[in-house]
Amino acid sequence: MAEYILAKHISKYLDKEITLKGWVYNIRKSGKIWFLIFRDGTEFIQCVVLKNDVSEEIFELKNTLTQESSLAITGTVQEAPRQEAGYELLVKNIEVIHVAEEYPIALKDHGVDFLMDNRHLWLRSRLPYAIMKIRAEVEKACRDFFDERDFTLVDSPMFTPNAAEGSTTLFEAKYFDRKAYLTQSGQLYSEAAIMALNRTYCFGPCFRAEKSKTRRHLTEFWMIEPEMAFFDIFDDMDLAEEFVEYLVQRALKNCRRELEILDRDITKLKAIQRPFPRITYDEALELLTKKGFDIKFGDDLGAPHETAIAEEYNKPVMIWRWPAESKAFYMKRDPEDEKYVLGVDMIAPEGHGEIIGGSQREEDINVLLERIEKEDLPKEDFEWFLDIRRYGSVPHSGFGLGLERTVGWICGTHHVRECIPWPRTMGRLKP
RNA sequence: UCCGGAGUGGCUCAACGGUAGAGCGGGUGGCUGUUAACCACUAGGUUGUAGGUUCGAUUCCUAUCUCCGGAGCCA
Repeated sequence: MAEYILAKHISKYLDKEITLKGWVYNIRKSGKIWFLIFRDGTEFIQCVVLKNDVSEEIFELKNTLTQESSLAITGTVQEAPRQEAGYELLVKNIEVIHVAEEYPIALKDHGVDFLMDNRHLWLRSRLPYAIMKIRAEVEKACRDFFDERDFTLVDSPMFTPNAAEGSTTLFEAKYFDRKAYLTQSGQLYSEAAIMALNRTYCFGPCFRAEKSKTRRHLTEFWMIEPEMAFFDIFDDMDLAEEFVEYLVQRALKNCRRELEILDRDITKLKAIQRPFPRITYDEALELLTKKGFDIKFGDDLGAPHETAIAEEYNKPVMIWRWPAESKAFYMKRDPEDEKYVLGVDMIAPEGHGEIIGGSQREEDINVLLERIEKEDLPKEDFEWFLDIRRYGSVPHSGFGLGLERTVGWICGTHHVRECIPWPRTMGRLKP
Protein backbone atom coordinates (compact mmCIF):
# COMPACT_ATOMS: atom_id res chain seq x y z
CA MET A 1 0.00 0.00 0.00
CA ALA A 2 1.54 3.30 -1.09
CA GLU A 3 1.98 5.96 1.56
CA TYR A 4 -0.27 9.05 1.34
CA ILE A 5 1.87 12.18 1.48
CA LEU A 6 1.55 15.90 0.87
CA ALA A 7 3.06 16.95 -2.43
CA LYS A 8 5.49 19.39 -0.80
CA HIS A 9 7.35 16.42 0.70
CA ILE A 10 7.79 14.62 -2.61
CA SER A 11 11.59 15.06 -2.72
CA LYS A 12 11.96 12.66 0.23
CA TYR A 13 10.33 9.84 -1.75
CA LEU A 14 12.53 9.49 -4.82
CA ASP A 15 11.88 6.14 -6.58
CA LYS A 16 9.24 5.25 -3.97
CA GLU A 17 5.58 4.61 -4.60
CA ILE A 18 3.30 7.21 -3.00
CA THR A 19 -0.27 8.45 -3.09
CA LEU A 20 -1.24 12.10 -3.51
CA LYS A 21 -4.73 13.44 -2.92
CA GLY A 22 -5.85 16.65 -4.52
CA TRP A 23 -7.20 18.28 -7.65
CA VAL A 24 -6.60 18.43 -11.39
CA TYR A 25 -4.97 21.74 -12.30
CA ASN A 26 -4.51 21.01 -15.98
CA ILE A 27 -4.32 18.09 -18.43
CA ARG A 28 -2.14 17.92 -21.54
CA LYS A 29 -3.11 15.03 -23.79
CA SER A 30 -1.11 13.26 -26.44
CA GLY A 31 -1.74 9.94 -28.16
CA LYS A 32 -0.35 7.30 -25.84
CA ILE A 33 0.84 9.60 -23.06
CA TRP A 34 -0.83 12.33 -21.06
CA PHE A 35 0.23 14.77 -18.40
CA LEU A 36 -1.85 15.70 -15.43
CA ILE A 37 -0.81 18.82 -13.55
CA PHE A 38 -1.88 18.09 -10.04
CA ARG A 39 -2.20 20.34 -7.00
CA ASP A 40 -2.95 19.49 -3.40
CA GLY A 41 -2.55 22.93 -1.86
CA THR A 42 1.08 22.32 -0.91
CA GLU A 43 2.75 21.97 -4.31
CA PHE A 44 2.06 21.57 -8.02
CA ILE A 45 3.23 18.24 -9.43
CA GLN A 46 3.23 16.92 -12.98
CA CYS A 47 1.94 13.35 -13.16
CA VAL A 48 2.75 11.27 -16.25
CA VAL A 49 0.32 8.62 -17.49
CA LEU A 50 1.70 6.14 -20.02
CA LYS A 51 -0.63 3.86 -21.97
CA ASN A 52 1.58 0.80 -21.38
CA ASP A 53 1.86 1.40 -17.61
CA VAL A 54 -1.80 1.59 -16.62
CA SER A 55 -5.06 -0.15 -17.32
CA GLU A 56 -7.22 0.88 -20.26
CA GLU A 57 -9.73 2.30 -17.80
CA ILE A 58 -7.17 4.55 -16.09
CA PHE A 59 -5.66 5.67 -19.37
CA GLU A 60 -9.05 6.70 -20.74
CA LEU A 61 -9.57 9.03 -17.77
CA LYS A 62 -7.84 11.66 -19.90
CA ASN A 63 -11.20 12.05 -21.64
CA THR A 64 -13.40 12.28 -18.54
CA LEU A 65 -11.33 14.17 -16.00
CA THR A 66 -12.04 17.88 -15.96
CA GLN A 67 -10.16 20.80 -14.47
CA GLU A 68 -10.51 20.77 -10.65
CA SER A 69 -11.77 17.18 -10.47
CA SER A 70 -10.62 15.64 -7.20
CA LEU A 71 -8.64 12.43 -7.09
CA ALA A 72 -6.19 10.17 -5.30
CA ILE A 73 -3.26 9.35 -7.50
CA THR A 74 -0.67 6.66 -6.91
CA GLY A 75 2.68 6.36 -8.64
CA THR A 76 6.44 6.41 -8.46
CA VAL A 77 8.42 9.57 -7.78
CA GLN A 78 11.08 10.40 -10.30
CA GLU A 79 13.43 13.29 -10.85
CA ALA A 80 12.33 15.89 -13.42
CA PRO A 81 14.77 18.77 -13.57
CA ARG A 82 12.60 20.64 -16.06
CA GLN A 83 9.69 20.70 -13.61
CA GLU A 84 9.41 23.59 -11.17
CA ALA A 85 8.99 21.19 -8.30
CA GLY A 86 12.02 19.20 -9.49
CA TYR A 87 10.08 15.91 -9.38
CA GLU A 88 7.19 14.27 -11.17
CA LEU A 89 5.01 11.24 -10.60
CA LEU A 90 4.89 8.25 -12.91
CA VAL A 91 1.28 7.17 -12.49
CA LYS A 92 0.21 3.62 -11.56
CA ASN A 93 -3.34 4.22 -10.46
CA ILE A 94 -5.92 6.99 -10.22
CA GLU A 95 -8.94 6.92 -7.97
CA VAL A 96 -11.49 9.51 -9.02
CA ILE A 97 -13.21 11.15 -6.06
CA HIS A 98 -15.34 13.69 -7.89
CA VAL A 99 -15.57 14.81 -11.50
CA ALA A 100 -15.87 18.59 -11.48
CA GLU A 101 -18.45 20.48 -13.49
CA GLU A 102 -17.12 22.83 -16.15
CA TYR A 103 -14.77 25.10 -14.21
CA PRO A 104 -15.23 28.82 -14.80
CA ILE A 105 -11.60 29.85 -14.34
CA ALA A 106 -9.49 28.91 -17.33
CA LEU A 107 -5.70 29.04 -17.36
CA LYS A 108 -5.88 32.19 -19.44
CA ASP A 109 -6.44 35.88 -18.91
CA HIS A 110 -9.41 36.98 -16.86
CA GLY A 111 -10.63 40.37 -15.75
CA VAL A 112 -10.27 41.45 -12.14
CA ASP A 113 -14.00 41.72 -11.55
CA PHE A 114 -14.63 38.20 -12.80
CA LEU A 115 -11.82 36.80 -10.68
CA MET A 116 -13.01 38.67 -7.60
CA ASP A 117 -16.57 37.42 -8.12
CA ASN A 118 -15.05 33.95 -8.14
CA ARG A 119 -12.61 34.57 -5.31
CA HIS A 120 -13.67 31.31 -3.63
CA LEU A 121 -12.41 29.43 -6.70
CA TRP A 122 -9.65 31.81 -7.71
CA LEU A 123 -7.84 31.02 -4.44
CA ARG A 124 -7.01 27.64 -6.00
CA SER A 125 -4.91 29.24 -8.74
CA ARG A 126 -1.14 29.51 -8.53
CA LEU A 127 -0.73 33.21 -7.83
CA PRO A 128 -3.33 33.50 -5.06
CA TYR A 129 -1.95 30.27 -3.60
CA ALA A 130 1.57 31.72 -3.41
CA ILE A 131 0.35 35.03 -2.01
CA MET A 132 -1.69 33.34 0.73
CA LYS A 133 1.37 31.29 1.71
CA ILE A 134 3.48 34.44 1.95
CA ARG A 135 0.80 36.32 3.85
CA ALA A 136 0.67 33.52 6.42
CA GLU A 137 4.46 33.57 6.77
CA VAL A 138 4.52 37.35 7.20
CA GLU A 139 1.79 37.14 9.87
CA LYS A 140 3.77 34.51 11.71
CA ALA A 141 6.92 36.61 11.39
CA CYS A 142 5.07 39.60 12.86
CA ARG A 143 4.19 37.63 15.96
CA ASP A 144 7.61 36.00 16.26
CA PHE A 145 9.39 39.33 16.01
CA PHE A 146 7.55 40.90 18.91
CA ASP A 147 7.21 37.73 20.96
CA GLU A 148 11.00 37.35 20.83
CA ARG A 149 11.49 40.93 22.04
CA ASP A 150 9.57 40.97 25.33
CA PHE A 151 6.30 42.25 23.87
CA THR A 152 2.94 40.96 25.05
CA LEU A 153 0.07 40.48 22.62
CA VAL A 154 -2.90 42.50 23.87
CA ASP A 155 -5.82 42.40 21.48
CA SER A 156 -7.96 45.49 21.06
CA PRO A 157 -11.75 45.51 20.64
CA MET A 158 -13.48 45.64 17.25
CA PHE A 159 -16.54 47.49 18.60
CA THR A 160 -15.65 50.95 19.83
CA PRO A 161 -17.72 53.81 21.14
CA ASN A 162 -15.77 56.49 19.29
CA ALA A 163 -13.25 57.32 16.59
CA ALA A 164 -9.52 56.83 16.96
CA GLU A 165 -8.52 58.80 13.90
CA GLY A 166 -10.73 61.30 12.11
CA SER A 167 -14.45 60.79 12.49
CA THR A 168 -15.20 60.84 8.77
CA THR A 169 -14.47 57.24 7.92
CA LEU A 170 -16.25 55.17 10.55
CA PHE A 171 -18.44 52.14 9.92
CA GLU A 172 -21.48 52.33 12.12
CA ALA A 173 -23.04 49.28 13.71
CA LYS A 174 -26.19 48.77 15.72
CA TYR A 175 -25.22 47.90 19.27
CA PHE A 176 -28.49 46.95 20.99
CA ASP A 177 -30.15 50.33 21.50
CA ARG A 178 -26.98 52.32 20.93
CA LYS A 179 -24.51 52.99 18.14
CA ALA A 180 -21.08 51.45 17.98
CA TYR A 181 -18.31 51.83 15.45
CA LEU A 182 -15.94 49.30 13.98
CA THR A 183 -12.40 49.98 15.06
CA GLN A 184 -10.00 51.90 12.84
CA SER A 185 -6.96 51.22 15.00
CA GLY A 186 -6.13 49.58 18.31
CA GLN A 187 -3.66 52.27 19.21
CA LEU A 188 -5.57 54.08 21.94
CA TYR A 189 -6.18 50.79 23.72
CA SER A 190 -2.54 49.82 23.30
CA GLU A 191 -1.51 53.07 24.95
CA ALA A 192 -3.47 51.98 28.01
CA ALA A 193 -2.12 48.42 27.81
CA ILE A 194 1.57 49.37 27.88
CA MET A 195 1.08 51.06 31.23
CA ALA A 196 0.22 47.55 32.44
CA LEU A 197 2.61 45.46 30.33
CA ASN A 198 5.34 47.87 29.15
CA ARG A 199 5.57 46.66 25.55
CA THR A 200 2.55 45.35 23.70
CA TYR A 201 1.25 44.78 20.22
CA CYS A 202 -2.16 44.18 18.79
CA PHE A 203 -2.87 42.47 15.50
CA GLY A 204 -6.22 42.32 13.82
CA PRO A 205 -8.56 43.81 11.28
CA CYS A 206 -9.26 47.53 11.04
CA PHE A 207 -12.21 49.08 9.27
CA ARG A 208 -12.28 52.36 7.41
CA ALA A 209 -15.23 53.58 5.42
CA GLU A 210 -13.01 55.64 3.13
CA LYS A 211 -14.42 55.92 -0.34
CA SER A 212 -11.05 55.13 -1.80
CA LYS A 213 -10.75 53.27 -5.05
CA THR A 214 -7.05 52.78 -5.44
CA ARG A 215 -4.75 49.80 -5.49
CA ARG A 216 -3.64 50.57 -1.94
CA HIS A 217 -7.03 50.64 -0.18
CA LEU A 218 -9.37 48.15 1.44
CA THR A 219 -12.25 48.91 3.78
CA GLU A 220 -11.18 45.97 5.94
CA PHE A 221 -7.45 45.47 6.34
CA TRP A 222 -5.11 43.99 8.92
CA MET A 223 -2.76 46.06 10.98
CA ILE A 224 -0.11 45.13 13.51
CA GLU A 225 0.48 47.86 16.06
CA PRO A 226 3.30 47.75 18.60
CA GLU A 227 3.28 50.27 21.41
CA MET A 228 6.22 50.86 23.76
CA ALA A 229 6.58 52.66 27.10
CA PHE A 230 9.69 54.82 27.47
CA PHE A 231 10.38 54.85 23.70
CA ASP A 232 10.98 58.15 21.97
CA ILE A 233 10.62 58.77 18.23
CA PHE A 234 14.16 57.55 17.52
CA ASP A 235 13.63 54.28 19.41
CA ASP A 236 10.37 53.98 17.47
CA MET A 237 12.08 54.39 14.09
CA ASP A 238 14.87 51.98 15.07
CA LEU A 239 12.30 49.33 15.93
CA ALA A 240 10.28 49.97 12.78
CA GLU A 241 13.23 49.45 10.47
CA GLU A 242 14.42 46.37 12.34
CA PHE A 243 10.88 44.98 12.07
CA VAL A 244 10.50 45.59 8.35
CA GLU A 245 13.93 44.15 7.62
CA TYR A 246 12.96 41.07 9.62
CA LEU A 247 9.69 40.55 7.75
CA VAL A 248 11.32 40.76 4.33
CA GLN A 249 14.20 38.50 5.25
CA ARG A 250 11.84 35.92 6.76
CA ALA A 251 9.81 35.82 3.56
CA LEU A 252 13.01 35.42 1.56
CA LYS A 253 14.18 32.61 3.79
CA ASN A 254 10.95 30.63 4.08
CA CYS A 255 8.98 31.49 0.94
CA ARG A 256 11.53 31.16 -1.85
CA ARG A 257 9.34 28.78 -3.83
CA GLU A 258 6.30 31.07 -3.58
CA LEU A 259 8.30 34.14 -4.61
CA GLU A 260 9.47 32.13 -7.62
CA ILE A 261 5.86 31.32 -8.56
CA LEU A 262 5.14 35.05 -8.37
CA ASP A 263 8.20 35.77 -10.49
CA ARG A 264 9.34 38.29 -7.87
CA ASP A 265 12.70 39.96 -8.40
CA ILE A 266 14.33 38.81 -5.16
CA THR A 267 17.48 40.88 -5.57
CA LYS A 268 15.28 43.86 -4.70
CA LEU A 269 14.18 42.12 -1.51
CA LYS A 270 17.69 41.06 -0.60
CA ALA A 271 18.68 44.73 -0.58
CA ILE A 272 16.23 45.45 2.25
CA GLN A 273 18.84 45.72 5.04
CA ARG A 274 19.22 48.30 7.75
CA PRO A 275 19.81 51.20 7.95
CA PHE A 276 16.92 52.68 5.97
CA PRO A 277 17.12 56.28 4.80
CA ARG A 278 15.49 58.82 7.15
CA ILE A 279 14.51 62.24 5.96
CA THR A 280 12.49 64.94 7.63
CA TYR A 281 9.36 66.40 6.10
CA ASP A 282 11.32 69.58 5.32
CA GLU A 283 13.98 67.58 3.49
CA ALA A 284 11.22 65.77 1.60
CA LEU A 285 9.80 69.12 0.48
CA GLU A 286 13.22 70.18 -0.71
CA LEU A 287 13.66 66.96 -2.66
CA LEU A 288 10.20 67.27 -4.21
CA THR A 289 10.75 70.90 -5.19
CA LYS A 290 13.99 69.87 -6.84
CA LYS A 291 12.05 67.22 -8.75
CA GLY A 292 9.64 69.83 -10.03
CA PHE A 293 6.67 69.45 -7.70
CA ASP A 294 4.77 72.55 -6.66
CA ILE A 295 4.51 72.00 -2.93
CA LYS A 296 4.75 74.23 0.12
CA PHE A 297 5.07 73.83 3.88
CA GLY A 298 1.95 72.36 5.44
CA ASP A 299 0.84 70.41 2.39
CA ASP A 300 0.44 66.73 3.06
CA LEU A 301 2.33 64.38 0.80
CA GLY A 302 0.06 62.59 -1.66
CA ALA A 303 0.65 59.29 -3.40
CA PRO A 304 2.57 60.79 -6.34
CA HIS A 305 4.89 62.55 -3.88
CA GLU A 306 5.47 59.37 -1.93
CA THR A 307 6.29 57.50 -5.11
CA ALA A 308 8.68 60.22 -6.24
CA ILE A 309 10.53 60.05 -2.93
CA ALA A 310 10.53 56.26 -2.79
CA GLU A 311 12.07 55.93 -6.24
CA GLU A 312 15.16 57.78 -4.99
CA TYR A 313 16.03 54.75 -2.88
CA ASN A 314 16.07 50.97 -3.15
CA LYS A 315 14.93 50.65 0.46
CA PRO A 316 11.94 51.85 2.44
CA VAL A 317 12.23 55.53 3.37
CA MET A 318 11.21 56.99 6.69
CA ILE A 319 9.83 60.50 6.56
CA TRP A 320 9.53 62.10 9.98
CA ARG A 321 8.95 65.42 11.80
CA TRP A 322 5.70 66.43 10.14
CA PRO A 323 3.79 69.72 10.29
CA ALA A 324 1.48 69.48 13.30
CA GLU A 325 -1.71 70.58 11.57
CA SER A 326 -1.77 67.67 9.14
CA LYS A 327 -1.42 64.98 11.79
CA ALA A 328 -3.52 63.32 14.49
CA PHE A 329 -4.18 64.93 17.87
CA TYR A 330 -2.24 62.36 19.90
CA MET A 331 1.15 62.95 18.27
CA LYS A 332 3.75 64.65 20.43
CA ARG A 333 4.90 68.14 19.48
CA ASP A 334 8.57 68.56 18.74
CA PRO A 335 9.94 70.32 21.86
CA GLU A 336 12.39 72.22 19.62
CA ASP A 337 9.67 73.64 17.39
CA GLU A 338 5.95 73.45 18.12
CA LYS A 339 5.13 73.60 14.40
CA TYR A 340 6.16 69.98 14.09
CA VAL A 341 5.06 66.66 15.52
CA LEU A 342 7.23 63.62 16.15
CA GLY A 343 5.47 61.40 13.66
CA VAL A 344 6.95 59.07 11.09
CA ASP A 345 5.72 57.41 7.90
CA MET A 346 7.57 54.61 6.17
CA ILE A 347 7.20 54.43 2.40
CA ALA A 348 7.83 51.10 0.69
CA PRO A 349 9.86 51.00 -2.52
CA GLU A 350 8.48 50.26 -6.00
CA GLY A 351 5.35 52.37 -5.52
CA HIS A 352 3.70 50.27 -2.84
CA GLY A 353 3.02 53.31 -0.71
CA GLU A 354 2.93 53.98 2.99
CA ILE A 355 3.31 50.77 4.98
CA ILE A 356 3.90 52.28 8.43
CA GLY A 357 2.53 55.25 10.27
CA GLY A 358 3.81 55.93 13.76
CA SER A 359 4.71 58.54 16.31
CA GLN A 360 5.86 59.45 19.74
CA ARG A 361 2.63 60.07 21.68
CA GLU A 362 1.75 63.21 23.60
CA GLU A 363 2.10 62.39 27.30
CA ASP A 364 1.15 65.80 28.70
CA ILE A 365 -2.53 65.91 29.59
CA ASN A 366 -2.78 69.67 29.14
CA VAL A 367 -1.41 69.63 25.62
CA LEU A 368 -3.72 66.75 24.79
CA LEU A 369 -6.76 68.58 26.18
CA GLU A 370 -5.87 71.61 24.14
CA ARG A 371 -5.66 69.51 20.97
CA ILE A 372 -8.92 67.72 21.68
CA GLU A 373 -10.66 71.06 22.16
CA LYS A 374 -9.11 72.62 19.07
CA GLU A 375 -10.12 69.69 16.87
CA ASP A 376 -13.58 69.67 18.41
CA LEU A 377 -13.39 66.04 19.50
CA PRO A 378 -15.93 64.74 22.05
CA LYS A 379 -13.94 65.11 25.27
CA GLU A 380 -16.17 62.83 27.33
CA ASP A 381 -15.38 59.92 24.98
CA PHE A 382 -11.68 60.40 25.64
CA GLU A 383 -11.80 60.56 29.44
CA TRP A 384 -10.48 57.03 29.82
CA PHE A 385 -7.69 57.84 27.36
CA LEU A 386 -6.80 60.96 29.35
CA ASP A 387 -6.58 58.84 32.50
CA ILE A 388 -3.42 57.30 30.99
CA ARG A 389 -1.87 60.76 31.40
CA ARG A 390 -3.26 61.23 34.91
CA TYR A 391 -1.71 58.22 36.56
CA GLY A 392 2.01 57.89 36.00
CA SER A 393 2.25 59.28 32.48
CA VAL A 394 5.44 58.35 30.64
CA PRO A 395 6.95 59.07 27.24
CA HIS A 396 5.85 56.39 24.81
CA SER A 397 5.70 55.59 21.12
CA GLY A 398 4.28 53.15 18.66
CA PHE A 399 3.45 52.50 15.05
CA GLY A 400 1.08 50.53 12.86
CA LEU A 401 2.10 48.39 9.89
CA GLY A 402 -0.45 47.62 7.20
CA LEU A 403 -0.29 43.89 6.52
CA GLU A 404 -1.72 43.83 3.01
CA ARG A 405 0.46 46.66 1.75
CA THR A 406 3.51 44.96 3.21
CA VAL A 407 2.58 41.59 1.71
CA GLY A 408 1.79 43.34 -1.58
CA TRP A 409 5.24 44.87 -1.63
CA ILE A 410 6.99 41.61 -0.78
CA CYS A 411 4.97 39.72 -3.41
CA GLY A 412 5.14 42.50 -5.98
CA THR A 413 1.38 42.42 -6.53
CA HIS A 414 -0.44 45.15 -8.33
CA HIS A 415 -3.27 45.63 -5.85
CA VAL A 416 -3.68 45.02 -2.10
CA ARG A 417 -6.96 43.19 -2.71
CA GLU A 418 -4.90 40.22 -3.91
CA CYS A 419 -3.16 40.05 -0.54
CA ILE A 420 -6.18 39.28 1.63
CA PRO A 421 -8.24 36.09 1.17
CA TRP A 422 -11.61 37.82 1.09
CA PRO A 423 -11.13 41.44 0.09
CA ARG A 424 -13.59 44.11 1.16
CA THR A 425 -13.59 47.28 -0.87
CA MET A 426 -16.06 50.07 -1.38
CA GLY A 427 -17.88 48.13 -4.08
CA ARG A 428 -17.34 44.57 -2.91
CA LEU A 429 -18.86 42.63 -0.04
CA LYS A 430 -19.03 39.24 -1.81
CA PRO A 431 -18.12 36.43 -1.68
C1' U B 1 -17.48 62.94 -4.01
C1' C B 2 -14.54 64.49 -8.44
C1' C B 3 -11.72 63.27 -13.13
C1' G B 4 -10.70 59.57 -16.94
C1' G B 5 -11.64 54.60 -19.27
C1' A B 6 -14.69 50.21 -20.27
C1' G B 7 -19.36 47.18 -20.73
C1' U B 8 -20.03 42.29 -27.36
C1' G B 9 -20.74 33.87 -26.65
C1' G B 10 -18.77 30.80 -20.10
C1' C B 11 -13.78 33.86 -20.21
C1' U B 12 -10.25 37.53 -22.82
C1' C B 13 -10.85 40.64 -26.81
C1' A B 14 -11.94 42.26 -32.44
C1' A B 15 -15.54 44.47 -35.84
C1' C B 16 -15.23 52.43 -41.21
C1' G B 17 -22.98 53.71 -39.60
C1' G B 18 -24.09 48.35 -43.92
C1' U B 19 -24.61 39.92 -43.21
C1' A B 20 -21.36 40.22 -35.26
C1' G B 21 -15.60 37.42 -35.65
C1' A B 22 -11.05 35.17 -33.22
C1' G B 23 -8.40 32.77 -29.16
C1' C B 24 -9.26 30.11 -24.66
C1' G B 25 -12.90 27.00 -22.26
C1' G B 26 -16.99 22.96 -23.84
C1' G B 27 -17.95 18.68 -27.50
C1' U B 28 -15.81 15.12 -31.40
C1' G B 29 -11.41 13.03 -33.67
C1' G B 30 -5.74 12.76 -34.12
C1' C B 31 -0.79 12.68 -31.89
C1' U B 32 4.58 8.68 -26.76
C1' G B 33 7.73 13.94 -23.26
C1' U B 34 4.04 17.88 -23.15
C1' U B 35 5.17 22.92 -20.34
C1' A B 36 -1.15 28.36 -20.35
C1' A B 37 1.12 21.71 -25.53
C1' C B 38 -0.33 21.23 -30.65
C1' C B 39 -3.60 20.02 -35.28
C1' A B 40 -8.67 19.35 -37.53
C1' C B 41 -13.92 19.71 -37.10
C1' U B 42 -18.15 21.49 -34.07
C1' A B 43 -21.91 23.86 -30.81
C1' G B 44 -22.48 28.55 -28.44
C1' G B 45 -24.94 35.94 -29.32
C1' U B 46 -31.86 40.07 -27.89
C1' U B 47 -23.79 43.68 -28.28
C1' G B 48 -25.34 46.33 -19.67
C1' U B 49 -30.40 48.86 -19.47
C1' A B 50 -34.04 52.68 -21.31
C1' G B 51 -34.89 56.19 -24.92
C1' G B 52 -33.38 59.03 -29.42
C1' U B 53 -31.06 60.21 -34.55
C1' U B 54 -30.99 57.18 -39.20
C1' C B 55 -33.46 53.51 -44.80
C1' G B 56 -30.17 50.87 -41.40
C1' A B 57 -26.89 51.47 -34.70
C1' U B 58 -22.11 47.05 -31.52
C1' U B 59 -20.65 51.80 -33.85
C1' C B 60 -23.54 58.45 -33.20
C1' C B 61 -26.51 61.28 -29.12
C1' U B 62 -29.08 61.50 -24.07
C1' A B 63 -30.08 59.24 -19.47
C1' U B 64 -29.04 55.36 -16.17
C1' C B 65 -26.55 51.07 -13.88
C1' U B 66 -22.08 48.29 -13.12
C1' C B 67 -16.92 47.71 -13.20
C1' C B 68 -11.76 49.48 -13.75
C1' G B 69 -7.85 53.27 -13.03
C1' G B 70 -6.60 57.78 -10.57
C1' A B 71 -7.37 62.05 -6.96
C1' G B 72 -8.58 63.32 -1.92
C1' C B 73 -7.92 60.38 2.83
C1' C B 74 -5.07 56.79 4.78
C1' A B 75 -2.07 51.31 6.49
